[in-house]
Amino acid sequence: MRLAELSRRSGVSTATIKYYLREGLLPPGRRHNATTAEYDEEHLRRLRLVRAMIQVGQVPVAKVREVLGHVDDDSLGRTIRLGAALWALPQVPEPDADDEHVRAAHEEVTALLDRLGWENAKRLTTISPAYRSLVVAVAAFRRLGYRWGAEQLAPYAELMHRTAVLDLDNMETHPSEAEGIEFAVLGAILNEPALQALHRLAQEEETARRYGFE
Amino acid sequence: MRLAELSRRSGVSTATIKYYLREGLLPPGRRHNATTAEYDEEHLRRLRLVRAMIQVGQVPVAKVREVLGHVDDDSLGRTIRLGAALWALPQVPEPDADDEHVRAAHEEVTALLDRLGWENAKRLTTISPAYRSLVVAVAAFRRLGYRWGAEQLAPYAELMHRTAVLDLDNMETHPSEAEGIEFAVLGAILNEPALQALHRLAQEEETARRYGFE
DNA sequence: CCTCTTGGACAGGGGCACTATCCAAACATG
DNA sequence: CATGTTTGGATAGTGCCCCTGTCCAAGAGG
Repeated sequence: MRLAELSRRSGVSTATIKYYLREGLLPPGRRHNATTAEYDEEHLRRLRLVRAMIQVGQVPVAKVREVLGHVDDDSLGRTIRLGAALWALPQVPEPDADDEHVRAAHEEVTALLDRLGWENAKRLTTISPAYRSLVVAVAAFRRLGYRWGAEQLAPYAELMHRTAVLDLDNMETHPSEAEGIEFAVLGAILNEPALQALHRLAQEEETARRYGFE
Repeated sequence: MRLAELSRRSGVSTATIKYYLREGLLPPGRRHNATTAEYDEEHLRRLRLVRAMIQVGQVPVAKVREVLGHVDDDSLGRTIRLGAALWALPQVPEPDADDEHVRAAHEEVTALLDRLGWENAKRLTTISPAYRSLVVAVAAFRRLGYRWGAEQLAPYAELMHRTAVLDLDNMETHPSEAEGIEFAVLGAILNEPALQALHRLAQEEETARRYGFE
């Protein structure tokens, strides 16, 4: 299949596909000569994955490239590859360590991990982007004068842990390594918006149950 | 307090504060004369809220203005105000109704709502942005060839419903109307990143429990 | 009195995700 | 075989967003 057909079957304009090729999100096609290159089903699949990451997952192009690099890196084991791919993602701006709210948030979050017995996560506090994101969010709450710490977060964390168990159970139903990794990355990137949407829908449902539509 | 002090106490540059004033995210100060305006604690609070929305919540400036407009609209009741504020948020591009995957996703999601007995949410399917987001995410999964529908989503939805119950319980502990609304908006905007971070931390914890760090 | 600060206006910058244009080399078609 | 179309590649430009820098004259402060 040539560029035009790849464009037609994916619904992505040729200009955008060229842009992705340039940016290295898509491997180049098999070149025949100066003006012809051949693409296959794998390109189509990759293109759809890229689109899903960018449009549904709102992942910036540079991050997509990074994540795909890890997904494709055959030299790593499954767990590492997955971790590397996922850690390339979120990137909240580094919190200001001098800020008192940030310090307080650090304490709250480590207290939370202790309380939950998340021993493994505790070992990652210095490097995990997720930990950092959590600290930033808690600090923002505190800055606005709301108490929002271990006590309030613990029940949420409990529910999120069950969600994670579901995630991994689902992942284990995809035996092939490459597909498993891709599915896991998709899980992180597409399932999170889906979860968020479910959360908001549930809020709407519960609000209506409690207060009606008014 | 004048501009410089507002800047110092919030950590936001005067240039940026001027920008927010121009954009209507911050009400103007009480003018004394051509070169002096007075700001108060309410401005500081609002400024911190705006920053939290933009930096932690990644909400675009235009949306912040819209959301704040609803938060400040005294003519609406609490539930409506909250709904209006939250619905101003998400920004998933409208799915292509002609796409077969989108149609299938619609069916899956309504099947899910039936299965869960979310009668109120079902009445909102045509207008709720959350519903739309969910459809888009499910469609993206299907486009990539993964079965991801009512059956897989139901246990997640169950957990998200419990999360929503926590949210509303928390909100009810904030009796004042204005504060309650603000807290709810914050809940949607800051708590979602926090939840997402907890989710990822939980994934890391659970992955390590199952497979170790390797 | 003289310097500094203030609020307001407006231009500019940098990042991002495309998008439009141009080109010469191949196809494709009558 | 002539002629119009399509191809991949390169490059410049667009539109949006979130600021940031500079200038200004009126007023505050010591």
